[in-house]
Amino acid sequence: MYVSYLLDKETSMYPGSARCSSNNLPVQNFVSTPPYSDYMGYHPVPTLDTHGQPAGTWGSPYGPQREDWNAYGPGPSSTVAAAQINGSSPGQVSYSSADYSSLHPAGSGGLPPVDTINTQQISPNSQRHSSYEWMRKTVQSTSTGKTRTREKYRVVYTDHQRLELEKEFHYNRYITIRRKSELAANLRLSERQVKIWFQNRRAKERKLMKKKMTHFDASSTVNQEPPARSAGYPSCREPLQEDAMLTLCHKASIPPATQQVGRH
DNA sequence: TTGTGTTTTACGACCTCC
DNA sequence: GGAGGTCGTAAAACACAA
Repeated sequence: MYVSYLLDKETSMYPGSARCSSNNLPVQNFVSTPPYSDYMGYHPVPTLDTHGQPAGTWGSPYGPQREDWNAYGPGPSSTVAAAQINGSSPGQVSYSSADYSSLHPAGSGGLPPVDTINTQQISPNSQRHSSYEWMRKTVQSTSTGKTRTREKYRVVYTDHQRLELEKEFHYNRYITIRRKSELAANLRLSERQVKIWFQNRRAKERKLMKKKMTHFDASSTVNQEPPARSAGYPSCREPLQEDAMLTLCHKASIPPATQQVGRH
């Protein structure tokens, strides 16, 4: 039910654009599409469901992941500038963010240059906008004087990233440190991004539940019981319903063999 | 096309726990 | 003190009606 939330939305959420193309492709195709296949052996699907296993990605070639956003510093970063020079889209910039480069320090791991990555990176927005003024200026917060640089504001996660995050969320609403690290590595996100995504996702869930309860209160009758928690969303540690996961994987064209076995 | 409402990332403030 | 939680919010991205 709720498990298929994202997927239910997807057809309406991503009409046209680059997003749909990935939806129609087997995940393997998606992930093996360059540059992913060249990214230090990044194979999201096979490695994503490593729950309950020793963390295969521990000590991975990703190296220590920087949790801060050091490259937020004022002024355009070299990656953004390169993206602009190369004419790549803002969505592509999302993967050349400070965070991405933090995972892949220049010259390490034999990675291709970021700017070449950008030109091929699958991105939700890769075909949408021709100019981004916000990329050219640092966003100034009016009241505090704090700044938000163009790199921080804001990437749009790909369908695949969101799907995998949703899958994890629907299994566990609170991610473990290990899983966070694995997901971050597999999805090319920072652990901070994964953490914040989960925070936002829980907030969203609470918001929806509140809305649901409000609606229930408005329409409640004498004999009606409030919607059971299980009727809405899985509890914090409640495993994802198997059929729901099957639906999710089916829609994402993930082979059953890669589906959930157990975790944590 | 444009105006508007909603959703999605990302942050800061503050709190709790270890 | 640091990590991670909620809460509130900013602003980009997006959907959609007019």
